Amino acid sequence: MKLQFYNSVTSEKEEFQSISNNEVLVYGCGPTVYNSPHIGNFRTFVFYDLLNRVLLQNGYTVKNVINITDIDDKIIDRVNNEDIAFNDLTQKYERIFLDQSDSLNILPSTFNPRASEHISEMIHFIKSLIAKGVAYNVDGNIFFDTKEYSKYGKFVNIDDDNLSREDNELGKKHPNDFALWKAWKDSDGEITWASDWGNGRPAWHTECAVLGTQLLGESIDIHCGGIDLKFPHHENESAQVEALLGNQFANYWLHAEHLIFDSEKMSKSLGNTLSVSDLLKKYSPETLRLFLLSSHYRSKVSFSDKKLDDSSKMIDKIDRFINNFDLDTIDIDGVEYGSFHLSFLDALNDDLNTPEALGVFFDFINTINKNIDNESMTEDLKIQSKIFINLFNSIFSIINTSLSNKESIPKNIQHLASAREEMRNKSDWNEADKLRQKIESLGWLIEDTKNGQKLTQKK
RNA sequence: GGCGUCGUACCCAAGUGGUCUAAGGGAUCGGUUUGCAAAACCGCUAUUCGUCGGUUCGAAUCCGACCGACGCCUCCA
Repeated sequence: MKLQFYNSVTSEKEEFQSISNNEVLVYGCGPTVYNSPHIGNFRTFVFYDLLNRVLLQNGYTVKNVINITDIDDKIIDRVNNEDIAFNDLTQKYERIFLDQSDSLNILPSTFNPRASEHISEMIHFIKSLIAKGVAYNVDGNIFFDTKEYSKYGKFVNIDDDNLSREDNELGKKHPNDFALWKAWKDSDGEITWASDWGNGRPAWHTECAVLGTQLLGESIDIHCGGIDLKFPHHENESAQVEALLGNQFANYWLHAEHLIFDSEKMSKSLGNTLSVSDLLKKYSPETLRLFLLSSHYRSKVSFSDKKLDDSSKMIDKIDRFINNFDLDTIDIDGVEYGSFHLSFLDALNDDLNTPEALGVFFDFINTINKNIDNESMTEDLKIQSKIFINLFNSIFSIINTSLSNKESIPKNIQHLASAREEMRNKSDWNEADKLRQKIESLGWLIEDTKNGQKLTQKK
């Protein structure tokens, strides 16, 4: 199956056509660095990673941006009301974001630009919009004039009369007009930059518009973000770029649905968030990642501990399956994909259908386990298994390869195990069972297989 | 008020006109195997896809109404 994505602009699945033959340009809206990201934020970031990996799997190279929003009301609030410097605050949370991305096996982006380091480009961009006649100045605030841009409303049916906006502070001409530049006010303190219109700072929608066009170009392949950014953020972002440049900014707009907690979306403003760092105390990064990938990115997902436990069990099952093989000794050079592999890839190419792909992988595991069970494993099936394990992991990236470290069983456990083996040989089941209990109480599980005892560490 | 999404087994979750008497995971119960376990394997657990109508030779899938949940229109992944 050819690669296709659900495009939020058309609300339909569309076959993916890249602008250039091999390189795909992708922009994803990144975190606002004023506190720790929560698991809902990372649902979107893991979705970016999934997209990235599927593009790579399809033979593309990817140039991608995940920006760091370090100019924002909440950041300004914290800096002016707490004893912390701007750079210390933003770089602390930027670091946490990058570290957690890394621990969830998210591949690094090509660029992670900070908004604050591209102010002059933003000023230049706004000046161009004013010159073009689609932006206007009201007391040092610059607004985009939505009535001057006929295509405004690509993501929603806009009807000014039905807007429930209570305010039109600051003197905007039309309710939908939005800020490109915000004039300095007392509460901004020292966080301000000089511009042709006086001191102030760029507004959010302009930050992303400029970072995207500067680092990737005037026309990009894919733009993604959380569903809440669809309107107004992405509407406003693309309106600016398209009004100025006259071309389509992004060909595909992909939006990830929300993580739900207690029947509401998980969000910082609702205060119902679960931080990734807290969850990592209880669950492995692989478990979190699999949880996030085990439902489709466009469906709402309720958070629950039960689901994380289920994910953890899935990983155990996959690990046990992989333990059947000595992967290093299987040579897969020049071998082609079989039908299972192709079904797996088809599922992913069909708008990143990870649940279906996961189902194919488990189907495969089941098939191979049957062969192992009735002793009809062949070299060919081993090869297919290794290929699938590699393929699966290149997308899901949840297999902990350091697991099969057979040397790391502690000496005392090994002694207890061999003592148990002795008792079993003597058919002293009572004594053997006591030793098994002892081993378990020390954190190790013991299984009797055809090839003798097998020890695994409890999780 | 306007715009939109969703409702599949005990739980989670794919499928969106015929291969669906509905994938996969978890859970339960029964079986094979095992000294006993564990793992693995086999079998059972939705003739049914929120409800009611309609279109069609044929619908979980399309259309309509209704019920329920949620999102956006304001910062938000």
